[in-house]
Amino acid sequence: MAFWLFKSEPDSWSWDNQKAAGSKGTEWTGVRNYQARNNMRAMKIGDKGFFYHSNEGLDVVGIVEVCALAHHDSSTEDQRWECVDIRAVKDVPNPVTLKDVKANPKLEKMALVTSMRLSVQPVQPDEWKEVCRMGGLVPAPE
DNA sequence: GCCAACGTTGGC
DNA sequence: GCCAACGTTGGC
Repeated sequence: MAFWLFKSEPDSWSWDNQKAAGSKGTEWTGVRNYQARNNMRAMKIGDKGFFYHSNEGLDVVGIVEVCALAHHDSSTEDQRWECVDIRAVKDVPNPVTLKDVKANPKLEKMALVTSMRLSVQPVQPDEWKEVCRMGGLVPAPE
């Protein structure tokens, strides 16, 4: 079981959109970055992730689960790009802001801080627990 | 809206 | 294979 973080601009795809997509989930299309793609290739069914709002909100607002392994991204003809499917699992009761993350010494190595522009990131188990704790999710979902 | 960071492209 | 130009991301 691994943990991840998915960034999305709420203007184009928000947490509400993700929840509305239901338990079938949706393709996480549009990633055009090799590192992010490779992270998706490494995902397994049942892996959990944070849903993060970038540009607006700047906070972790939800928990998602990988429900399909990496496959070709249907939003492009380019065979290089792949994506997984994810579905909403639950809300984070108290959204954890980027500011909160930056202010927490335990999270200073988090990719959200160190690799600001990476849109699909790995999350370490201890970071997962800490962000869940801050968000009011105790115990942390696994 | 600005701009820094950084990934990608393309000429050489 | 280098590196300048360019485009995009994303915090502020």
